[in-house]
Amino acid sequence: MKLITRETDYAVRALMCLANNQGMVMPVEKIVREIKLPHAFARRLIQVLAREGIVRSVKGKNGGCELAKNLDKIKLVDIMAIFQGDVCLNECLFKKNICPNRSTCPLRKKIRAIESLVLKELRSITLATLMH
Amino acid sequence: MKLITRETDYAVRALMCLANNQGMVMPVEKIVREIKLPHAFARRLIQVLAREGIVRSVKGKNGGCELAKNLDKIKLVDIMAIFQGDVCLNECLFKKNICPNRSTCPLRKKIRAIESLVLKELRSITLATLMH
DNA sequence: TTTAATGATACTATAATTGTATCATTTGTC
DNA sequence: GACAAATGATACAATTATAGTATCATTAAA
Repeated sequence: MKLITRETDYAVRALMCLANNQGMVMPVEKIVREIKLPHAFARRLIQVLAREGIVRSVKGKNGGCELAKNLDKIKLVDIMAIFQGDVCLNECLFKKNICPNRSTCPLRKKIRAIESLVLKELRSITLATLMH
Repeated sequence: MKLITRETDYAVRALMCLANNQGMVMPVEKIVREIKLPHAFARRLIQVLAREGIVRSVKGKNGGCELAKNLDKIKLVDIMAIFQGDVCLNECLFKKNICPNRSTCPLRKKIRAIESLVLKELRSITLATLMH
């Protein structure tokens, strides 16, 4: 059971790497050298972050990317949303024809409560807190 | 992202069904009629619960199964462990060659803290609390 | 013009989850 | 004893999610 997937994990590490080099435009090539992860995978991942406005990218020679926002404006929960969809711990219960009494289901209520807790914690984590 | 899989979900519902009929030995056939889920899947699922000592099964005609323990002794977290393995929200970070500084990784630390929270909540949920 | 970068996107591989099927065994009942 | 109705064990198949690769187009500095 994973709260964050490897894609999110990698993305966060890449962002931390950029945070360590603020002011510089860093090519993916360099990021890959600093944090160990598959090159092609990193490429795609950074492209997504760029599309989502988390990083700003510069094309062409001497190009690369840099953080597009302040460290405290980049939330873990947003990165998770990009790569894993919304944090929703009880999605399976929403599928049709499974739960005959969805609105009153006690199991679902409990999971929901836990979900709220987790979300509250996740929302407090930003790149800034991760860089301490 | 799922905290509990459908298998766990089904299992819990089946157990709640048994809880509603305590004292009776219920065949899987009957459980399936009460809660909507695939018959063959239910069969296997109950077999696992029997093997794990959560339910007691009776073979032969008029056989079936019943809860093997008190409602407050059957914990959600144990059912999860049976079908999903231990609750561990940061397993992906433990894979080799991903994190160069595993012991100090701030992301992992945060996830760990959330994991503790979730575990604490999960441990408090038993069949008894689910039946209110 | 060349080179080093990103953009877009399609594809493959692997693993986990979900679901099915079959044959053997047990036990109550006629 | 034969039959019927149940579980036990277990192998298999289908589907979905995750992880990872590859390719071609575009951009911009040197």
